[in-house]
Amino acid sequence: MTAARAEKTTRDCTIADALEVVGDRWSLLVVRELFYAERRFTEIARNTGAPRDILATRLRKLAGHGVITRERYSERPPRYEYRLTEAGRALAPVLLTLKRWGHEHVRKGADPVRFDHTCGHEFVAEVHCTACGDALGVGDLTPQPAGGERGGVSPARGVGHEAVARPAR
Amino acid sequence: MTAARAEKTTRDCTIADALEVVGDRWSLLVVRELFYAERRFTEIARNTGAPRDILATRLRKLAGHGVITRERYSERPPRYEYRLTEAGRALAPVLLTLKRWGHEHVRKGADPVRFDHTCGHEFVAEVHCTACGDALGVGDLTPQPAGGERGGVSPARGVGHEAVARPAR
DNA sequence: CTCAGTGAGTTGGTTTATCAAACCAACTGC
DNA sequence: GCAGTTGGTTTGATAAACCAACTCACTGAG
Repeated sequence: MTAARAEKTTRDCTIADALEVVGDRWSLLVVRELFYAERRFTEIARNTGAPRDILATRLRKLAGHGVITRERYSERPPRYEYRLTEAGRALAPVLLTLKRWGHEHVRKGADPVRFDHTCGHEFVAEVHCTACGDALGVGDLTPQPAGGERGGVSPARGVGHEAVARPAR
Repeated sequence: MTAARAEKTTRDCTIADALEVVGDRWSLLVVRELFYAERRFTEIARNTGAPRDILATRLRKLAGHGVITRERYSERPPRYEYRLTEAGRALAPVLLTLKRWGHEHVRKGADPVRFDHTCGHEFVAEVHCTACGDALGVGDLTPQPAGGERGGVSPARGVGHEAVARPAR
């Protein structure tokens, strides 16, 4: 069950690592509920729509990966409540980015849930470069082989047309 | 198959909408490959590790949702190549945010794939507020009921402890 | 021309996961 | 002391994932 991914030549990639943990149908919805400060099993089950047995499995998996904690608040009918860890809270940018994409490209109508930023306006997520602070634009990135080992993007081919990077224009 | 989600009282949410499209084990990896300008079935299968039949299914599903296009480049052995649409390209921020999380909270070692930004530094994704341009901090958000309809976060309880929002400190 | 090889899937059969509904065990209110 | 709630686990049925083998057309070597 430990999901031994890289068998032969799959791309070695931290996106795949992340998806190993939260890349199923329910996990990110569970994290969303914990963001809304829901802590109880039944509430999470209702709000996500996840079947109860699967939810139990996912909660244990997420706890195992350090995304949430299972704190026992009752002995001997062993009962737990769930909270985000630091790692779980760090998923906020992922959820907010996904929320924006879902709003703009899946649902076309009004977004039923909105957040207000401390600046007073509605919060809409935008990805910036940590180094220079600029917003990410189309073709602003060029992949680096990075290690010299395999796993990177082959520099000869690939990347350059409508991919992430746009070398010249 | 059309996944009639909201049966009773699940939270109405564009995150769930997004996950309906890309919330399975392989779809985001497929999109990642298309970002790397891979267009061929066999390459995508190899680099993601997805079984070929499932990959065929996913490619059709993603095309159906307008995330990718299937362009026929050969008649009569009908063969297609795949490209991202505008909506698919808009997933770049999601992938980059997920990549950062995977790097920082799942894998602890060096990231095998890196991107350089036009500013000259390695690109690390950071989520900002579109309105004011500031980077998102802990407790910067407060949920709004937004419609007046159901689906929002109940304002009385929830949200306020270690959730997204932090009303006071 | 034949024949091995490749690319892009499809098909068949098996394992695994998902799901809904029922069940359970302890507590809670009355 | 009994109906109701909470937080699950168990039970089968159904659907999906998975793997291996196969097809179909083409490509290049000999």
